[in-house]
Amino acid sequence: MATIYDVAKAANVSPKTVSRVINGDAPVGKKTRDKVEAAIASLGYVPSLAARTMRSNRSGLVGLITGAISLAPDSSEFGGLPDLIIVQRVQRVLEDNGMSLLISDTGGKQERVADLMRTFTEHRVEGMLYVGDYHKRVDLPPFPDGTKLVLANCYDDAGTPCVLPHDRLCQKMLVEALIAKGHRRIAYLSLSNDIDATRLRTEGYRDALEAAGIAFDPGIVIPADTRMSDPQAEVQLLWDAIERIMADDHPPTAICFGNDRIALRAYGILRSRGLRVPDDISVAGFDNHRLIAETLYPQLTTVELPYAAMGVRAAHMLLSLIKGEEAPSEPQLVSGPVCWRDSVLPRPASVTNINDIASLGRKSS
Amino acid sequence: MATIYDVAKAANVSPKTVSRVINGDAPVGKKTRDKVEAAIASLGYVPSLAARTMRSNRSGLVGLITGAISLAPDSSEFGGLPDLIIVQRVQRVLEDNGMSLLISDTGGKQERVADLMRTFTEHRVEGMLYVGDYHKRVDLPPFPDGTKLVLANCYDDAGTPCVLPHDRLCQKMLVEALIAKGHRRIAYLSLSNDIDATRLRTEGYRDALEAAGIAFDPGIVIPADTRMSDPQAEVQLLWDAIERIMADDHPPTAICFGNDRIALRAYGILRSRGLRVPDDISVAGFDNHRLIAETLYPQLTTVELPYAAMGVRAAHMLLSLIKGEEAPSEPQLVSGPVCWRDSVLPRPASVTNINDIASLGRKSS
DNA sequence: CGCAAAAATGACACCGATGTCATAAATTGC
DNA sequence: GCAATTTATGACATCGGTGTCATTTTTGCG
Repeated sequence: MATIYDVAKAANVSPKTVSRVINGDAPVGKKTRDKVEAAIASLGYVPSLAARTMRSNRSGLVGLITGAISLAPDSSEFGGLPDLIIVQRVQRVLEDNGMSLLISDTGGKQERVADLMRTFTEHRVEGMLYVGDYHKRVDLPPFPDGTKLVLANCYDDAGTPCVLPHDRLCQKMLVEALIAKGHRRIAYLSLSNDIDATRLRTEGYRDALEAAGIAFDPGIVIPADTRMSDPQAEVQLLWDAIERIMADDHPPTAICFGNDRIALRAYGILRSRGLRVPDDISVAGFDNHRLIAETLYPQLTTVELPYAAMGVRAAHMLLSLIKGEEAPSEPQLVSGPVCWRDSVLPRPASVTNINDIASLGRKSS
Repeated sequence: MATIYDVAKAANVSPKTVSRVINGDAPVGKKTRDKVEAAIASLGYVPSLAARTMRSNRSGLVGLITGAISLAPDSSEFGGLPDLIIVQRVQRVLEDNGMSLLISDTGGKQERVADLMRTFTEHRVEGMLYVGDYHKRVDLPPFPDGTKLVLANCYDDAGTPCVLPHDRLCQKMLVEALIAKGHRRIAYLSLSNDIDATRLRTEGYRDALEAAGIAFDPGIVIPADTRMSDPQAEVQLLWDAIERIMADDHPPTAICFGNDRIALRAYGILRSRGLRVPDDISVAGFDNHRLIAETLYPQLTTVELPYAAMGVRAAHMLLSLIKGEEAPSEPQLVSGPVCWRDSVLPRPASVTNINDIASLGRKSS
């Protein structure tokens, strides 16, 4: 690979002059510049960032750690994909700012994080990002002061700067939208109770009810997802939950599901029970996982979990840190829009539960 | 950041001795080694790969370019996600071999590839990978001889080493599996006709029919996907295709869909037509996109598009190239297993089309 | 025309590792 | 007990750029 000395020799100038042509730090005479540029082109010279890094102490690198493809190392996995959207966005923003992105994966083994961070340090990255596969608390290994680190989709106890989805607000907006369409009896089949998102989203659900003066009924708020990977058990759990809320004295006219995947599963279950979506029951998801939401028939109304926006925000935060600016000490909450599609039907205010609909249906037929 | 000189001073030895302790090139006296290690630990010294790179001309970096999130730059996108599985696998393999991965995204703009490759060259990557977002031909910008490059999920006319999914074999295995369960009238609602995968998979479909002595009937082989992003139009197209094959004189007992996403959409459509899956009609997908296949109710029988395996294979090929070994001149075809789930029902040999089933149903009731 | 200021260029050291070679210290053999 | 090895350590140059400062050339202007 040609070096700056080769170019200098070919153009009959000093290496420093070549450097000046490349970086434009100081004026270079036109004839000289032409000679140098010709030499660069003919040798196919590309400067070495390693050498530049040594002098300038700026590597132009940022390291990113994900925990993505975690539990099933030997198969194509779906669990961690959303966080890859964050990765993509981070990459895009960094590239626009002239930085390159190194990525590493823990493969689900938290204890590897320290090694990965060390490798990044060897590469003298100017900053690091840690991306959680879902909204959660993480325990990072100790790292030296002055390490520029931003967490995305996760947070820690040490107050490391982080970007989080605004689960509470997202869920609130979604439920508000349902209420605005006339729904007043809205069930919530949530994710597992032991994750942060469930608590936050349930708060959002209650916020929306409260704002509309609707009483909260814990009887129609049920976790319908475990974090086990057994699809059979998941189906059973969801089936039972649906059974329970539909057997209620006042069955809901709409159901919010913990995420689009559960909503997808519910479509099949509801249909097997003879309930049409959205004619008999309205359905909403969470995530705006477009692969599901746009492909389902009918298309799924949901709220966007703002992975892309989080990626952008996290990248910008890190760039600020690198520039030496102060990081916000509070988690940065990012929310996404409600995505209105076809799985929710407006209800007249008089309809308060599914039995009313059924009777309406009988009258009109 | 501490340097090897700082460590040397702290331990009262020469920098070269520190280097020996770190790399174990040459024997170092026990007492000296202890001193050095203590100094390293207390200073938190981490060697600089940039400096090492300069001497050794080995950066320990590999660059990877994807075209992933291509068409919809401002929203969370689903199109390109599968190729991220390839990226993950590549990363894992490289890391196991002591290399770090730089990633870049074209953002769908093919013309940016040249820039990205240049940036990689500046970082003195030891090799590069280009990952296609689906099986397709690509046009790469010219790059210098000796560039170590492997294509994954795509190929070019220049014969650059590449790893491709064995679409033909995968589809053949899937259809063979259906035939083995007694299906003899199998429709194929494929992807768009203008992509390579469709041609190859159709060949696989015909291979399987031929091996079983079943005549190929072009009347039940219909493209049911465009590459437009309008979900409405996609639904319409699929609806029409299903309409057509079910109106056939001999409606199929099973349908293969071009991918799991289309199968997902078809579940809804089939149900709206009063057809139960799998009781009335068997369904198979393609991709083993587990998010869909395992979540659908009933779970979807499909064949795995071996993204993970392709990632592993591509990474190993690149490592061989870097070691100076010769690359295979033929595309490396990788196939995945049939994933048997609940969407296909065995048929007795006497049942040749859906009308027979319906009559059986009447007799037994 | 002559001199100061500006522009253009080069010499040299340095960033932080490691390869080469030399030298000092410890060990072995007779 | 002394030469011959072997082991342990250090001095120095080098990788490919760039910062600093010096030097040469050009330009501007009275």
